[in-house]
Parts: sequence; structure tokens; C-alpha cells
Amino acid sequence: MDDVDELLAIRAAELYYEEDKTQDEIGQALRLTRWKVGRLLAQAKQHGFIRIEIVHPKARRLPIERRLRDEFGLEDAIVVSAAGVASAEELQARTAQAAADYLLTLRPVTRTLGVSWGRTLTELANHLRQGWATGVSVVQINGGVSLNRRPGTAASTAVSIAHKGGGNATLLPSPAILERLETKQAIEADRVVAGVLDLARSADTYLFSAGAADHHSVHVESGYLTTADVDLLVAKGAVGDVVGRYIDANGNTVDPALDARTVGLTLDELRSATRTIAVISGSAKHPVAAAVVHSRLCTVLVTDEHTALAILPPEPTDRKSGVA
Amino acid sequence: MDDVDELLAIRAAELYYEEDKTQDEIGQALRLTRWKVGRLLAQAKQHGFIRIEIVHPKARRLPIERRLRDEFGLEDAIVVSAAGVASAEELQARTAQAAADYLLTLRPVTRTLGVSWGRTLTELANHLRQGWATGVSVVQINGGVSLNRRPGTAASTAVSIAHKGGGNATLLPSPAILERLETKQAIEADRVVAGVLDLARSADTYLFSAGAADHHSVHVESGYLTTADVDLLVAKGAVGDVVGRYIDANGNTVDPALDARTVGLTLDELRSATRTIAVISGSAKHPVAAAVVHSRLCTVLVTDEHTALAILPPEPTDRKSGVA
DNA sequence: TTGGCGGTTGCTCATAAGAGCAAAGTAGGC
DNA sequence: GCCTACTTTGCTCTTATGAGCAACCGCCAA
Repeated sequence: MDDVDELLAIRAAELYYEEDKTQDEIGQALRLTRWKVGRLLAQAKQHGFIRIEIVHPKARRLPIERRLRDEFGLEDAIVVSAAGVASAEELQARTAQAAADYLLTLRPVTRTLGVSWGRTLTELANHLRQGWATGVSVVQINGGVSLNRRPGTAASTAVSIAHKGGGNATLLPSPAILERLETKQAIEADRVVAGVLDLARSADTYLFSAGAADHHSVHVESGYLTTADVDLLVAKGAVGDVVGRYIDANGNTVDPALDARTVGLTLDELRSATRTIAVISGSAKHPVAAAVVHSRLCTVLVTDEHTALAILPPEPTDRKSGVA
Repeated sequence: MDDVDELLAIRAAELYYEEDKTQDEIGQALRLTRWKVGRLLAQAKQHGFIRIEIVHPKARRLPIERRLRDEFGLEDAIVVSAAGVASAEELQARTAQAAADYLLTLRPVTRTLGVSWGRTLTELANHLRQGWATGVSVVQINGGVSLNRRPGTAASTAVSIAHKGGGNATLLPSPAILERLETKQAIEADRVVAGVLDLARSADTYLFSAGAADHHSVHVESGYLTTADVDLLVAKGAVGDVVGRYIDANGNTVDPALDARTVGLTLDELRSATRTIAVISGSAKHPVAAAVVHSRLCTVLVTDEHTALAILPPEPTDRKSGVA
């Protein structure tokens, strides 16, 4: 495509997309045959001169979803569009909303849903529509009684999801991380706790988010970890946490000792589940999102466009010499 | 259009524009008839959910051009797209390039071109293509021997335009603004200067830009005005200058005494010309651009999308109840 | 109940756009 | 200088889309 054709293609595109002329009319105006006009338009598209965006809070990016599914063998992927999004909060809200919507469409319908907790899931619960399921049983899959502030956020997330789905929640009455291994083992040996964990292991679907390994983490806010702890984890290669367990870029636990003191389903238990839905949004979470997907911690990913593109390998520009 | 239809429209748009499905296929997927799909897509467009942009340095915005022509009775309007533009400089370069391209298409061909000077025109001259005209005569229409720095910029702009058009330039050997009225009158009485001005008045086409009334003005840089002078002009309502003459929002000279000391064609002479091309770009120049267009100082406007939209009255959203 | 009325639906028909192909044009190799 | 391989062009034929219209639905009033 030489310069002259390029300019013609742009002129044709202006007339076609902005002036609603037919290719034939454009042909007359630019002294081309209508076939030439059609080819120029096709080339303009191929070269990326024509950008078509769907600007809407519920808009998704299907081609990116497909790439995610294909690239990582995901069962499903939901990618919300970032077109016209002003703030990171808005994008996260869109993602949470999309995840809430996705729950409605789950087939087969979930009977027992294992849930994690955190900011994203709280937002998801708020966006969830009343009556999204009928008689769903919700069970927490990791510990989370907040130590200091806003006690019960973790609980209310699970309860809210259950209530709106016409069922009830089973809470895991345990801190997320214990200070001593023995305490953790004792807690897990407790009949109630063990029962909850058994129920959690029997869930047909798991729903969780991921946290970035930084000082704003919910673990720091809740007092389970200090900022120094986080720095140490980062130094060991941590990119973030999933159900309270810190992982590196390969999805492995970075600190086995810490992991052993963490109450809840293990990463391997999560990996062996048939349906695990990860909801992850925001630029701070790009590294964890990548780790989650690469290490097959989820079968379904709900995320935003930016995060998805950060996870995916760069797209081979689809020129004629694409294979070369 | 209710919520359900809106969501369907978005889903349809995703499949149509991103997945290249036919409306019929979308109908099958969403359990709609293909006509319903067509209507949903039309509604999505109407509501502005579908945004189509042409991303290219030479892309123009024809609908905006039309609005400018219709709204202000312009003979022609060239509006370059701001899609995908990173910096203000890039936008100005695009505008200058568009103006240079426009000169090539002028019909009837210009024999004598009156030009102003300034950053925009210098850039235009640089972007102008060799051989853009054959034997064009270029004449300066306002004074501009730089007092201190970069002497000859004004001259080289005119010379460059002339050379590339296979003709020669007639320079106006005079400062832009004189300190005393008597000196200005004496200069204009000079045979050479008077001759140049006569030639300038006989031009068939005028090409000029406009300057913002701020401290970065070329007049300040060249030493004709101090920043204090500019502040005073602004206080009097100045929005910028055209061919060295400061105007208010209505296109009137803000300081008759200063205007009388300014050498070159008057604004009224410019207004009575048959073809005057204004090249104006950048957010700082929105007010001058509006003044130029409103007061009919130009018959042709070359500008960027943002400036054009700032000049134009807000577009009536084209809903069904558009007239109400 | 019935009869009107605005709005929606699914159709027919006309037009626009795309796929594929043969002919013409072009550049390079011998 | 001529032939060959490749690209570009303008076509035919098919498919997709849009315009316009009659039938239909739901809503309200008589």
C-alpha cells in the first residue's frame, strides 16, 4: 500500500464512515471504481486506521476474550471494555458488575459456591442482583475475621451473595493467617472449622479475586501482615495473593511457612476444582492476574481490557507477512 | 429503548463490529430476528454507543467541516482529526500539513498570495511540497523584521513558500509595530513599502494564522510588545492577534492607537478579500479562532478538531425528541 | 367488551457490499 | 527484447443490509 493509496483510503473512510456515502458514491467522488473503494476500505481496516469502539459500561471485548480462552485454555473469559472509562474505580466497578452478571448465566447452575473475600468481591456482592440464584449455598473458602477495622466485611460479602441468591452462607470462623503453626493446626482440627472446610471442598464453583503484593493489601489493612512482611514477600518474588496465599509469577507459594499458617483451601485444591472464577481488575493486579492465569488457578477469568492485554502476549500484527 | 434492548444492542454490536458476524447470525445467537438486530444496531449508533474513529495523521472530520461551513458561511473548512494525537505540537503539525495540502487544491489557482508570518506559517512552509504551484507570487501582508532573535524567520517563511511554488517573494521591509505613529506613517509613505503594500492589496488569496493574546506571543518574543503590554491588551478584551492586529471576541481592534502603529493590511482590507485562509490550531487559540470566524475575517478555516468544536455551538443531540 | 391508536414486529423488495475470477498490467529475469 | 510470474483491476454472481409497509400487540377509553 503506497502513500497515494493510503491517502485515498483515508478519504474513502471519511466519506464512508462519517458521511454515510455508499462505496459507489465515493468511487464517483474520488474517481475510482466501487471495487477499488471497497478494497481501500478493507486495507484501511487491516492497517488499523479504522477504530471501532463500543462505548458502554456493559461493553465487552469478545476478541480479547477469545484470545484468553485460546491462549490459556480457559473455560471462559469475560473482558470488560475500558473505552471511555475515566477512573480505575469505574473500571473495577464494571468488572465486578460483569462478574455479577456472569454468575447469572452459569450452567450448570451452582448449588454450592465457595467464595473468598476482599474489596472486589464486596463490590461484586453489591452489584449482584436480587434473585440471581435460587437456594444457593455459599461457603467461605479462606479465613477472614478482620482483626481491627470494619469487622465482618468478609462475612457480609458471603452473606449478601447467599441472601440475594435465596440461600444461606456458611462462614469460616477463623482468622486468615495465624501467628503460630500449632494454632492453625488446632483451628483446622476444630470440628466446626473442619466441617466448613469439608463443605468448602465440596463446592461445585469457586469465586475469588486476587490481591496485589503491596502496602494497600487487605492483609495489611486487616492487620494480618505488616508492610515489612509484604516487602519481604515481594523480595521473595511475590506478585500477589489468592485466597490469602501469596504466590510468585509462576503461581507457586513464595513462603511455605506463611502458607502453612494460612487457613483455607490450598492452591492445589483450587487448581483441581472444575470451575474456579477469578475476578481481577486494575493495573496494580496485572502481575497477579498473569500468575493466576498462567498457573491455571482459574478456569474462568473476569477482568478488564487493560489487564487482559497485559496478560496476553503481544498480538502479531496481522499483515500479509504475518507468518514470516 | 429500555434496559433489555440496550443490553441486547451492546451484545449485538460486539458480535457485529468485533466478531464480524452477520446480523442474521447475531439474530440466531441472541434469539432475535435479523430485522430486530438491524434496528438495535441502528439505535446503538444513534445513542452514540458505537464510536468510529479514523486514526491517521491526514484524517479529517468532514461532518465538523460541514457544520463550520453551514454555521459561519465559510467557503471551505478543513478540520484535522485529533484521534490518537499525543501532543499539542503533533496536532499543530497536522493542521499545518493540512493547510499545506489545501494550498495544492486551490481553484482557481492562486497567482498572488499574501502571507502573514508566525510559528504556524513557518511550519506550514516546511510541510509544503516542492512544486505546489507554478510561478506563484508571494507577498508579505504585514511587517515583521524580527528585532532580536532569529532574524529573518518571517522572511524565510514567505521565501520558502514562494520558492517551493516556483515563484518569488516580495518582502515587506518594515517592523511589525512602530513605536511612534509618525514613523509608521513615514514608513508606509516610502515608495518601496507603499509598492509592496499595493501588491499585497492586489493578492487574490491571503494566508495567515492567528496568535493568542498571551506572554508566549511572537510579538513578545520578537520584542515588539512587553508582557505588560499584552496584559493591558487582554484587560481591554483582546483574545489574540491577526496579521499583527489585536482583536476582541467580536473581531474589533482593541487598541486603535496600537493598531495605527501596526504596518500591513488592515482587518477590513482582509475582510473584503475574496479568499482568506486562516490556519489556527491549539487550545490557547480557541478564543481567537472563534473571533476570526465570527467576525468573518476568513473565508477558509484550517484547524483542528478541538478548536473547531470549541468554536461551534454545542451539537443538538439527535434524539427523536430533538426539536422539543 | 369493543374500538381506536401508538408502537413494534416481521415481512417484501430494492440496493449495497463482498467473494471469487479472468483479463490486463507490471516488474524482473534471462 | 521478450517471456514469465506476480499484482492489480474490473467484472459477475451471491449475500447482506436497509427502506418501506401491512399486520399485530397492548393500552386506554367508551
